[in-house]
Amino acid sequence: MFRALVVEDQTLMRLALMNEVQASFEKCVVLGAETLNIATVELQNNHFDLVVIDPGLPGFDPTSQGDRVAVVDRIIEASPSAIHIVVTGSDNRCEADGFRRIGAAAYLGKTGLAPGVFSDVLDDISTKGFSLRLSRAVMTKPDYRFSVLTPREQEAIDMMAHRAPGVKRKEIFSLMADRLAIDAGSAEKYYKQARAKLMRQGHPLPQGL
Amino acid sequence: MFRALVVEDQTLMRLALMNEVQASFEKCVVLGAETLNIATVELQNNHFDLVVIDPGLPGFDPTSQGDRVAVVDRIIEASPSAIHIVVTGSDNRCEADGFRRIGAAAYLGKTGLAPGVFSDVLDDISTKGFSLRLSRAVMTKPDYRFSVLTPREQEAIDMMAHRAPGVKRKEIFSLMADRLAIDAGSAEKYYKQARAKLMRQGHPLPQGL
DNA sequence: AAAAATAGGGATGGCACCATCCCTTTTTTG
DNA sequence: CAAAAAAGGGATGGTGCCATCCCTATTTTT
Repeated sequence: MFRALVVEDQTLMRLALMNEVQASFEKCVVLGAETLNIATVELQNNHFDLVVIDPGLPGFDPTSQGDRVAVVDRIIEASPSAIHIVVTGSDNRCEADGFRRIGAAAYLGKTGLAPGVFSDVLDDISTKGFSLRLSRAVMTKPDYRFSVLTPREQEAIDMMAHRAPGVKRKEIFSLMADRLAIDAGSAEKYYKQARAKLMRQGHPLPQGL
Repeated sequence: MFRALVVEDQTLMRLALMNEVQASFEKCVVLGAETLNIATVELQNNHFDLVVIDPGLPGFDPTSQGDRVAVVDRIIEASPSAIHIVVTGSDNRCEADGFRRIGAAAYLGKTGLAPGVFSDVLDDISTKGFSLRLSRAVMTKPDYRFSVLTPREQEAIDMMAHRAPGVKRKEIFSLMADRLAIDAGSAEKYYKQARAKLMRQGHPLPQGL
């Protein structure tokens, strides 16, 4: 059974990261720790295959490079056999090198760390040994979220809204089919159903229909 | 139709906040913006009832108090009729006062901002006019997340694991029944089912069974 | 004009989860 | 001891979502 630990003080972020880890492993147990103390206790009593760490924890100075390194170093030494992934909001290449030197397998900026990226990061680690993803804002349009839509329908609208100019809808349906491992016809159906729902309720549709 | 906008650069946090907003309103549309530019465009073209803002956006100095205030101020002026909620990782009472003065209805630290808190914040706003929730680490035990459990079962395990010493399980079942608006017997059933699943797979159970 | 893409539906079975009610045995508590 | 709490399980119907296959107009492209 795959075991992972997420050390992050921001609750919503911690839960989101735990979700990402769960989504990357078929069957697993994921523990979430708000503080280094809680994490330390768990690391002493249990074995972990993966540890995700945000170095900006309560009780430490987030601007002090020494504090940040100390947190990660302490965790790595407490779980030498695990894969260690550092996640931070204030990321830079210099710090990434530092963490890599002390044994981290990945360094991720929180901006741009989207659902699904985690799996790619794990791929990077197993093929190249290290994964670096620095923050950068790339969105040009907002995300839309409609409470009337089912997850599948929402996804269909999302992908269609981000369609590059000139790309045919059919291509999006194929892409969606690939990503969700479903039939392209089904993807088309979800999109049409979603669109119909929004129209029926008089919603202003996102650009690109 | 209730319309909300979440301005936050960290993708997972933005999506989580959008979820929280959705959970607080029966039927709604929630937009997510990664940058102030995207947000500004939307604020110009649409009306919003609620705007959630993280002042630490790309392109601005997160340590500059002036930059942080400028971001929030610009958004408030662009949507004077909306409710404005400021969410930040580096929160302090002083900044909270500052944002309150320029018209924010709530100031929330990311640490301790858990699922469900958002609804309480909205209650605070409508009753007291302002809601202040500063960050503080309160967990003493880690959270457990098992991929084999359904959401309901996971919830049951969660609540039982955080049971205060001396509290009877029956009381937890009642509490769970209240929170999920279900029967106490059903809550008990979920807990037992979850427990059985974990035992069957040989999982080390969290403290408190 | 022919072909492809798009819009707009209807009907289907499967399945996971929700929620409830029922039952027995063992352990703990007053 | 008696009563309550807890452990452990079986059976049930409902519901929403997933996924598929089918159909017909209309529009756009080639």
